[in-house]
Amino acid sequence: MIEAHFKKLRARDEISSAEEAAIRATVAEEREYRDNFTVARRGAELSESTLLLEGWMGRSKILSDGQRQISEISVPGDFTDLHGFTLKRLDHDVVTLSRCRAAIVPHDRIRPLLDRFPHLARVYWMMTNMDAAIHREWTLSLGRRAALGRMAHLFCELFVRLKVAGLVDGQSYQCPLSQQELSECLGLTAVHVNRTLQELRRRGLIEFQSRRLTILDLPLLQSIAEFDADYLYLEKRPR
Amino acid sequence: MIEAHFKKLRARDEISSAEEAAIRATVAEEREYRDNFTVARRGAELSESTLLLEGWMGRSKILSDGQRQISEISVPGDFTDLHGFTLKRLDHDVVTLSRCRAAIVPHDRIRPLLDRFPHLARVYWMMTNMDAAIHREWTLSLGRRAALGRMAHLFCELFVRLKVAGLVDGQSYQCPLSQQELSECLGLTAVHVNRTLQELRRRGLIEFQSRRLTILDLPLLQSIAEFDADYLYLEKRPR
DNA sequence: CGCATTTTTGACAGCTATCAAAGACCGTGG
DNA sequence: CCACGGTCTTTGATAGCTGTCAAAAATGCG
Repeated sequence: MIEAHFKKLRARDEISSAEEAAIRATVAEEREYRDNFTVARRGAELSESTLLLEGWMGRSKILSDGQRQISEISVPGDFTDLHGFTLKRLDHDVVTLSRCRAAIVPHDRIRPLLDRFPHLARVYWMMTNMDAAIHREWTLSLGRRAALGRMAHLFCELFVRLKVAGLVDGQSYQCPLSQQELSECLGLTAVHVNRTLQELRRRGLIEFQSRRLTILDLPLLQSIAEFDADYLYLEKRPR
Repeated sequence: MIEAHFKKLRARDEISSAEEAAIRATVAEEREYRDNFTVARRGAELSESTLLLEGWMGRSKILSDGQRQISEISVPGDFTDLHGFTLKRLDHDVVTLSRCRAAIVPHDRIRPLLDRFPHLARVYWMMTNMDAAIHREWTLSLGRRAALGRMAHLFCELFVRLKVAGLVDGQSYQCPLSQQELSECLGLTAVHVNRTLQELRRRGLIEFQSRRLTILDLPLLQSIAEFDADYLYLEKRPR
């Protein structure tokens, strides 16, 4: 499923077959992780990056009273920690939100790759800047959207991102998040997530059962969320 | 005051004098802006970046009902929109939060600079990744910290960032934000910001008058905020 | 000195949190 | 194939943090 990665890149710029081959060659190994596993701990030194192939991961931080906030979700095709290449250590944990499979790319292979293909340096720089754009949209959600719109917005975002990765089936996609985990993304309690979910269902906007989310009325869901996909930069142009 | 920029860079890595000279040579002109001015509008094509020299700017988004959320504050020494170099257009507005002065750096000068100094490419990549790290911490604040801790955290962050830029005077710094603008950073209403500010004052943690913030008890303020500066990456090491 | 903006106050509403417990669901093992 | 234990979802009652609305007081700029 590393194809998801190239779909993601090629949604934003041309990637030559030489570049693709070089990227593929940076993968040192593949690893599998169980659900709810801490892949990288805040503060730890990083010498490799993790390209997610299957499953979902998240970036999370914890406060002293145990409250956890997830600041971004990674889906197949995403690097969960490419920012670690320049930061050297992370300011957050990386955790699995389902069982996962990932390709491991050592930093000492990324460096020569980017030297050889300066274009890829800009493309991957852009990918981390898109992460930041997603963070900004989450900031807007947490700061200004009420629970219903906030949840609707998250479902819209994931729909678009998964579609780019080729992981949307009709109007639905696998969403492995528990309501507890959803609440940690949305800055709510699990109880309130449950009630908000019911309200979205009651209005005929979504279905959500056995870890599969179905969007019944995308235009309405987007309108409630005030969702505009511009922050996902779905334009193919020279970077 | 472009020195603030080099102080910021040199807090994270060595910058040679050749690199410094090359960076200085990329500046095409300087501009001044009045308070509350929109420097760049969401969606607009960018062909230059803005290096803030004096004053504060912010990145903001607006919802249809007029609610505004500021997702990050830029202080002197920061590029407000370096991510525009790879993104080509922005997903947010850039607005002044005071009168400002800035150096304008055309993108067609950045490209050759980074080709000539690949090290600077990594350094500036890192700077945008630090922006993302700040976004993540704001996400944690908005999602999980109550008003008091959230505000305390913002004051701590700005204290550290301004200190790096050489703009802290003892225990105080110029903070041009109105309570309305503070509320737009913190995801609160202006009224509640006012009350929260009073509570911080009542506890003897800060003073805040005539646009100057004084921290009276930094350790306590940090502890209320659960502030840990690790996400600001104040370590000098090869990037 | 005077108007506009910003800060402050008070009363009240409401969204979301808290606490506790019942019901569903699910993978595991017999 | 069914029982079993744990996790996840759902529900109900109540609390409380933060929002809303309106107006007075203070501040600041021209």
